[in-house]
Amino acid sequence: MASIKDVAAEAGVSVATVSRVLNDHPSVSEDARTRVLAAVEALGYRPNAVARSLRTDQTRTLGLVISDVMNPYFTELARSVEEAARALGYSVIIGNADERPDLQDHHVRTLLDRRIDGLLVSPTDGASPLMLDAARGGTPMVFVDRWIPGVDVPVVRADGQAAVRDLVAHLYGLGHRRLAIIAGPAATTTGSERVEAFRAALAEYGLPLPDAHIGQGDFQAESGRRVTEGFLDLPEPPEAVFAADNLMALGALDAIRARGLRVPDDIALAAFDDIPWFVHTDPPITAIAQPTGELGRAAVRALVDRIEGRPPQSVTLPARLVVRRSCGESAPPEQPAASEPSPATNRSQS
Amino acid sequence: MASIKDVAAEAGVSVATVSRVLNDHPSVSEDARTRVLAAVEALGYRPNAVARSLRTDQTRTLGLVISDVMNPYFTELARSVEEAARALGYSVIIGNADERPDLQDHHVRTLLDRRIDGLLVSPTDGASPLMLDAARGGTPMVFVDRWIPGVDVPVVRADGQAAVRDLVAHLYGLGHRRLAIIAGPAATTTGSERVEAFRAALAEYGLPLPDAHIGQGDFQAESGRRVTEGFLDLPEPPEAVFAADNLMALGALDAIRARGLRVPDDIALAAFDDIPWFVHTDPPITAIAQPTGELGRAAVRALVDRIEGRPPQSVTLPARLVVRRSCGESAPPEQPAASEPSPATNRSQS
DNA sequence: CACGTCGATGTAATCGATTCCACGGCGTGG
DNA sequence: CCACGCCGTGGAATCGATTACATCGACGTG
Repeated sequence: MASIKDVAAEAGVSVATVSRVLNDHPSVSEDARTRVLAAVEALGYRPNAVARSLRTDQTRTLGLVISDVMNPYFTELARSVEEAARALGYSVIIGNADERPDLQDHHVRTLLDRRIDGLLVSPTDGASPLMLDAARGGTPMVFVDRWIPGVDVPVVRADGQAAVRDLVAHLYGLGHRRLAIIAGPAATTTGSERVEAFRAALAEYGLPLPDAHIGQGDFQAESGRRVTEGFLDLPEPPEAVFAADNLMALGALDAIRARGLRVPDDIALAAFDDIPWFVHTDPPITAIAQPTGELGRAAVRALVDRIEGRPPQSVTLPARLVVRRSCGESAPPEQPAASEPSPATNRSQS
Repeated sequence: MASIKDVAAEAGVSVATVSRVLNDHPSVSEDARTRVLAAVEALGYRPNAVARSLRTDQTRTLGLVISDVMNPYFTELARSVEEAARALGYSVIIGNADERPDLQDHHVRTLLDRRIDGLLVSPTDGASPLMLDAARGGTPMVFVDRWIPGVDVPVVRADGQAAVRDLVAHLYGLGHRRLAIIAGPAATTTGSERVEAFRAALAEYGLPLPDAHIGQGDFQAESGRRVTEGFLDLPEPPEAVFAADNLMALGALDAIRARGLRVPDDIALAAFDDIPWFVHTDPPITAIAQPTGELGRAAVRALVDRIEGRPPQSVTLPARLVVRRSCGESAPPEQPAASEPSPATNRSQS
């Protein structure tokens, strides 16, 4: 592959001049510029990003470590992150942690070794020593979706508190009183927050949340199935199940079907994270939708701000309830319910 | 960040010795080795992958350019590719082309600039000049899923011919005679192959495939909706619709529902590419499943073979029909139909 | 005892870019 | 007319590693 030296030789100038042309430095004669450009064209020359990075100490690359690529929520997040980064001239390298702390560490380490300019993380688990080092160690970093408490890193996330309250109101309105939740890992912020929001909302309605109605899942479909089976084995099974992510909702649906029960007639089901497929399940699933695209963009913005020396901002965007049919047929809606996804442009910053 | 020089100073040896320890070169004294290792530990030193790549001319990185990350089929492919690559000590950088040739070129160029060791591509469209250059230009390359005819690059893919024949037999057995297909872009191999396989299978049953029953889609949900609406507007709409990928099937389902029609009572639906969600749609969708994980692994194997100087092999794996309920209730099965996913271990190489 | 061999180590070249600095030529103002 | 400054340019240092080659001491052998 042609190097800058070959171009210099071909154009009859020094490598310094070639470099200047390539980085359009002002002081190059028009004549030299055209000769260099011609040589570049003739040789099909492309600058070696590796060499350039070594010299300039920047790779124009962002790392994104997410908990599970197969989860449509994260896929969409990854996509919007890449899009936003590309618009700013950055590439993105995605690391899939598969909800495994060891894999997460592997990817963080690999990305750091590659000297990425900044790191976007949705931590799978509590803080690993490596992650703490990275956070302190100068690598620009931003948490997205999930975060690690006590670490001084900006966070870009959605707040589901209000939406969870709306959901509980919705369930209550439909007559459901025994509500249960399939929680995510307590070590993740999203895992514990959603339970807390649910508990708080139930309290507002004077409803109990017995321990038997809190199932411990791990954000994967299989755990949703397992937990739901436990719920159904209860002497008095819950009337409604709220899954803390979309995959566990899927597992729950499996378990319910396997018993020959029907949603919502026999049991209601709702999920955190809305995804395109929820429209097509039987029945369509009521869910809490995060403004995923906006989250990705905000995260990139914050990270690039840090990288380029501007003060980064934590951002919290509201999630919202999308009512479908999995909790029961809403009686003739008294007020215009938020049935159709109106884009959530609302945004709060902290 | 600490460099090899710092380590050398700390350990009281030269950089050469440090490098030798790090790459466990035999001729290093036990004493030097322990001192270096201690220094590495003390400084938290990690070798700079950028510098290493520049010198060794290898990045231990594979590029993967896929047509659409949001398509669960490709997400799964990407995941299995990353897994297989990691097992062999390679990282993967994913580029999402979003079915746009310009974006595809952008990613190929970026990856090439980064001097990745090899490139896995599922080409969105016909051959761009850039792609041809890359294929000829020495960068090890393997096509996966889709390929570009006439380019001398190994191909790893699934053959759906037999499965499509099974599908047509299934539909025929259920009494469907007017069959239609939502095709993918003719410029992609998967787009045209699936239509041809379908046409051939219909011919075996003496069934026609009028032009009006071939809708032109683009592998995105929206096109599936549009094409299906066209089918339904026909004076004599088809009795069964076969979507050439999972997203278009989703769009088709939308369109059918929007007319107040029901699957499979009013119209049958089947799809190429099986995905977890198809179990949960209303009704569960009959689909042709590719051995995605195996494809990813085979692709990485082939690419790494090329990179490391072994002769790479093209691989073709069979797809298989997974019958669910979207084409109609199968009458009491005369012969044991392939209803339960038995892992396809069968593999043919060329 | 001298010499060849081998193992451990250091010096320095190298990868492909960027960039500081020096230099020559030319225009301009005093 | 001289000096100063600026512009365009090239030489060379530099980034952080790897590795060919040189060196040096110890040891074995004839």
